Amino acid sequence: MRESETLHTRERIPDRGSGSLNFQLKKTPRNAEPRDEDAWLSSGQDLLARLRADIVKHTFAPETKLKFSDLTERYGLGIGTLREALSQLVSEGFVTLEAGKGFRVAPVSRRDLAEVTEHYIAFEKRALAQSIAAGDDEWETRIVASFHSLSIIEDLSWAERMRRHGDWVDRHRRFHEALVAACADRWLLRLRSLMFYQLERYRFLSKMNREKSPTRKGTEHRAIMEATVGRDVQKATALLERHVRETSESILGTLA
Amino acid sequence: MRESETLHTRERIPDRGSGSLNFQLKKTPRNAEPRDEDAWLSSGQDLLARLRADIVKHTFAPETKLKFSDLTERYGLGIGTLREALSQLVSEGFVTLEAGKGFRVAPVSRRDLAEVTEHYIAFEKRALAQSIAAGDDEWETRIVASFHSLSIIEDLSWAERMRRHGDWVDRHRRFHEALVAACADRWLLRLRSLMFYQLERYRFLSKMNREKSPTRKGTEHRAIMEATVGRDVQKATALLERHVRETSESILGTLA
DNA sequence: GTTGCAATATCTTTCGAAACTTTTAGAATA
DNA sequence: TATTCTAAAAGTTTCGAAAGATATTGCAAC
Repeated sequence: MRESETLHTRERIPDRGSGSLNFQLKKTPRNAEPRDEDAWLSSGQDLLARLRADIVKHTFAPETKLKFSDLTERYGLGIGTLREALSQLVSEGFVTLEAGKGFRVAPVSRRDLAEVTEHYIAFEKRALAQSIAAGDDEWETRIVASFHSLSIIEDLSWAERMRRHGDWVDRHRRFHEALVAACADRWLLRLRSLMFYQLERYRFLSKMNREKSPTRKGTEHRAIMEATVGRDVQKATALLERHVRETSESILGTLA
Repeated sequence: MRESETLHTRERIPDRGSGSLNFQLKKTPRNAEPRDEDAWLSSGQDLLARLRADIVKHTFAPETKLKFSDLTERYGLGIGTLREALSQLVSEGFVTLEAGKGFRVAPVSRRDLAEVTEHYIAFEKRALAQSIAAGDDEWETRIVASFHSLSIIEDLSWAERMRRHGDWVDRHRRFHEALVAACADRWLLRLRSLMFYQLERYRFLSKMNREKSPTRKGTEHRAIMEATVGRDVQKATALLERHVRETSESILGTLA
């Protein structure tokens, strides 16, 4: 018998204080029903989400070199798995790859923000219009629910809001997703989603540089919500456009 | 000295008759100038292109299971490298991934084609308009050149054209790329490119099912080219839209 | 000093095998 | 025959190490 005992034992580091301790759950515990549409994937799949979140949140600043030695330590996963996730982020535009030089966080720029903003507005307006035309009761209900969930945070004091900013980001995304959820155009939703995540990165950038906070956002979201469930396409899309464009313009100021 | 000689020799299978025999070129031979913008990447990067081409060309039919045992044999590359490329194709929408079940070629459908077509038309029209507004002499020249290169094939007899269909595909893509090359919106070009490749897959589908060939395509390309270099935005975009939409509609027929 | 070259160190890329899952096949039971 | 359980087979996912590049350092020559 060989004495190379620990050759490939595949043991996970118990945790790293990263918050989500979902390691060994593969998918569904073999009995639970197929879980609608979610299809929880392998550990490599939630790595993708974690990496993207860390780039969006500026845990890794733009143009930062993403070294495997650092990443394997941070996420407790192997090189191959890391490469796989980074490759997808290249396709999504969050990461760049240069031959033999490795991966870097994609740069940010005023021009890039301007482009992303306009595309996002165009996509979301169309998706919202289609959604309003096709949405049923369930769609309406989900919008009201996600708005309420979001407003709970937006009604808090500034300090509290900052503390729960991670929650705000999630609920903000869910609210906007709920608005367009009844749109039947799968590619439109996909493209919208792509631009949404790109914008989210810029939103974080502004959150970091902005001490003051005008916070008309809560009111704006309510107005969009009301126009949408009121099936007023013109008003809803116009409000949405102004909402997004004004946000981006305020970010443009901080990018200078 | 150990006698485990062939433990990891990384030897490539000389070829496989796949046409492009670019194996050992890493990048630039260490002296040649940095080669503008191309940035020739690792073997994993042209694998991505090869895989995408094989899906577009229906070498792998829609919904085909992509088994690693087959793929490693076909491309002569390791599992990790394959996974990396497939991951990117998931982001591009060419491949689907299900937990523990592996990769499959993404399905096709009339609905998907309709969506892709409309998005592609919208992107290319805008990119073309911007391109016409900003294009310089070099841009014009490249359009004329790529059109001529394309027309050489389109003027051939049907049998000849079928034989050189691979060339046609490349030249057709280059022609359309040349048209929009002067557009400054990087994201617009990126999104356009995404949709172009998706459409290309459907174009192959029709080429396979269509024995007859109306072949008004050559004339249409010439008209688009002339309107574009003539800086007639209205005419060029209108012709382009009709060109793309009619093609897609004829494909819709074969999809039944 | 600084320029050029070689040696070293650091990092990236690729690979195949081990661990793990799903599917298939077969046997046992009703 | 149909159904359920078990075992083997087939396939996927993850990992670390070897091979290959790039960046850094050290040293000499000018």
